Amino acid sequence: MSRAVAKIAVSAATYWLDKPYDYLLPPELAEKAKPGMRVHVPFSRGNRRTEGVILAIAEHSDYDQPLKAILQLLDEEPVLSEEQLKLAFFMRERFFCTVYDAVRAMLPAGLWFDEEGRRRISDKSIEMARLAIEPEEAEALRDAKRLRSPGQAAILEQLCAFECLPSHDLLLHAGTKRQALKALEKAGAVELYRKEAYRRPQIHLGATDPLPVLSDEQERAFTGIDALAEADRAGAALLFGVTGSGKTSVYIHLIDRQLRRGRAVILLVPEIALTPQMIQTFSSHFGNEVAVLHSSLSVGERYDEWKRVRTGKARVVIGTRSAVFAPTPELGLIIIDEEQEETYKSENIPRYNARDVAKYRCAKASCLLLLGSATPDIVSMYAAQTGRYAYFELSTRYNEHELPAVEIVDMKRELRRGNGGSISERLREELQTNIDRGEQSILFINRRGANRLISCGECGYVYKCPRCSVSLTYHSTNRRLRCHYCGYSRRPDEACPDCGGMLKYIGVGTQMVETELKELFPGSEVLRMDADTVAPAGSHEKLLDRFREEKIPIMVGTQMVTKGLNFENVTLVGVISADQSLYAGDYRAGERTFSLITQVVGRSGRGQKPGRAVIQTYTPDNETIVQAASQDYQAFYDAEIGMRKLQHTPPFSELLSITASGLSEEHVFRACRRIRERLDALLTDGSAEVLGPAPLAVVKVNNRFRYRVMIYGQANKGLRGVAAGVVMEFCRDKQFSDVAIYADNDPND
DNA sequence: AGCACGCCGACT
DNA sequence: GTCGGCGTGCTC
Repeated sequence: MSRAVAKIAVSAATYWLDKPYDYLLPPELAEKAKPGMRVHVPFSRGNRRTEGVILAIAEHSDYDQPLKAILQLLDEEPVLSEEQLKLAFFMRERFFCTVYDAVRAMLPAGLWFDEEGRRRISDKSIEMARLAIEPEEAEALRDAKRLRSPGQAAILEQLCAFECLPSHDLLLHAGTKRQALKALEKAGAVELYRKEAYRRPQIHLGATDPLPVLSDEQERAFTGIDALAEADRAGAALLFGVTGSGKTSVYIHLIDRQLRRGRAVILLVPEIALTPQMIQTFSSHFGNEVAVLHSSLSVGERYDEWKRVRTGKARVVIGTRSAVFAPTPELGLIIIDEEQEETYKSENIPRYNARDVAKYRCAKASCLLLLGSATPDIVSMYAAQTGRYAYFELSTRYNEHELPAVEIVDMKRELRRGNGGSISERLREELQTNIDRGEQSILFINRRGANRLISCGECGYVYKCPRCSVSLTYHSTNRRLRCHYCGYSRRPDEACPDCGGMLKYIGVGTQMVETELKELFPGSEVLRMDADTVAPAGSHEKLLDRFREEKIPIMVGTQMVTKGLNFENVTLVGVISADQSLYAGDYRAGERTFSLITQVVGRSGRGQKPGRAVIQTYTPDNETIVQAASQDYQAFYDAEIGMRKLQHTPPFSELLSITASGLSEEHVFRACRRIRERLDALLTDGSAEVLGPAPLAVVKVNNRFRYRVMIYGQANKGLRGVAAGVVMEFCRDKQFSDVAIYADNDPND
């Protein structure tokens, strides 16, 4: 029989048995079934009901066993296009996941099914009303009805003015009841119909703002980038713009151009909660063309935004990592803002990098990928310098303001002078100056390694997580110790459980700095912004609004105070300790530190008044810190690229990792050694270098030990194929059944 | 990864 | 008898 077989990617298949499976298409489904629709199929010996997606429909199967049949179609129409299915295959090859893992990442949560196969989120629709007769007729009818039924007259009045309205709003405006509307419908004067309603997170009302005026420099960047964007050719460009140089204005003009060409634009941002001001700006220019996609939307909201994008109703998509999958009908441009951020790489399955997905999509759609940053990824800058990416620069700060005057404070000397606190004398003076002048200050605390610990003053005992190889951190909000990796929490003892000595608090945390500040500046309010204080929904914005409106003198916070904030009255920024991120061990540590410090310093002096910054460190001579203090990206890049070349790290090689985990450290280590042996045996031409096994920075999480083998080489199809082959071979080997492994492309940790 | 099948020992 | 332990093999 023709067209009787469907090729299906099955969700129950693990990485090593993932391939298209052939299923019979029952005659009653043969007409309806199309690639991109999801199905239920029986899988494996027990025929357990499994979700799958149709990849293709074929005349016959090459499988020589009897085929099973599809049980049910789950979609009325395809939820994935042919291009998206191709993208899923690309992701399997690039990120070592199954096709279905990739599919899962592409679809919004609202499209998923519960166990009974019912859709969780129903398509919400609202009732609309419009005239079923000519407007002149309606006016006549309105005048005729004025006395006998004022309600109906009022409805007609509204409809003559507005053509169509949601019936709810209509009745509200007309000040009448539903029966009046029903009577008009019955009389054939009004038509009631249903229209899909979208649960929008925020709806833009009113007129849109005119486009921002560009400076000469911005204009040059815009013209250059736009020429590439209009060329209908795949390519990438890097926009290097110092903090406050107005990259956003350039984005706005580029987006406007694409909209005029009938194209959609995806703008990726590292963390949406941290960029409310940016979203606001885009909404004010593009109104309801803007769709916002990110994880803190409700399932319904996300689904609705996804649909608005899919139907072409919203053509400006702003969102975090997963927004790179936005189903835009006519893609014209993808912009990745702050492209060096690590959040673009997913740490969960599928372990994809949004930058790679964006590159792929742009290549397929023949459009431009624009990477924007004040501190570009070394790899991107290298691509720009070697001509693979087009390059544009914005070197003038907005309103021609000077960069903040930056001062490095040596905390070792501070300690010698008897100041054991976390605020140096210099920073204290500057804070005092700002308080006196009525200007505001932001203090940044590096969260990495800067947590508050409890330790015994006598024997040095520290609380460790029983399941992970990390110390527990103290949270004063609930007075408990907590593990940041597995969530384990406990109450601290009265005295050291080991020797009975006195327990004391060590380490710098936002809470401790807050306390210290309150002692130093009695009477001045201090606002704290960290994971604890922004936990309730919307509190992030509320805190920022308070900071702005009540002109609270000092704000202390973690990472989240470094990004996107734009406060005119902030003229001082302090980095409590610049050191922690330098010693993280991976090849990106320097880059991370430079980027972080540059971003924090950039928060200062964004208004009329000049800004200052104070950077506290125990290593004041560290090259990276000095370069960041002088905001000298070029110097940093030159030093870093030299080091990368020596160390054969990206961009001079790419890296793949194979990570093993299990309850027995011994087995995990042996498994890794075995993997290393297999790789060594397969990679004999010297094009790649294998290192390890090495434990991860945190070797034990949730009682599972983690070790890793690294492969440095050109991460092309060949090398990835070897890694994939080794993983699959290992999974089939029952000798290591208690060890789980996965491959990863350029892991973050 | 699941899950069924099958072979073996122990128990109301 | 027959319940359930886990080793083995398969997934259109």
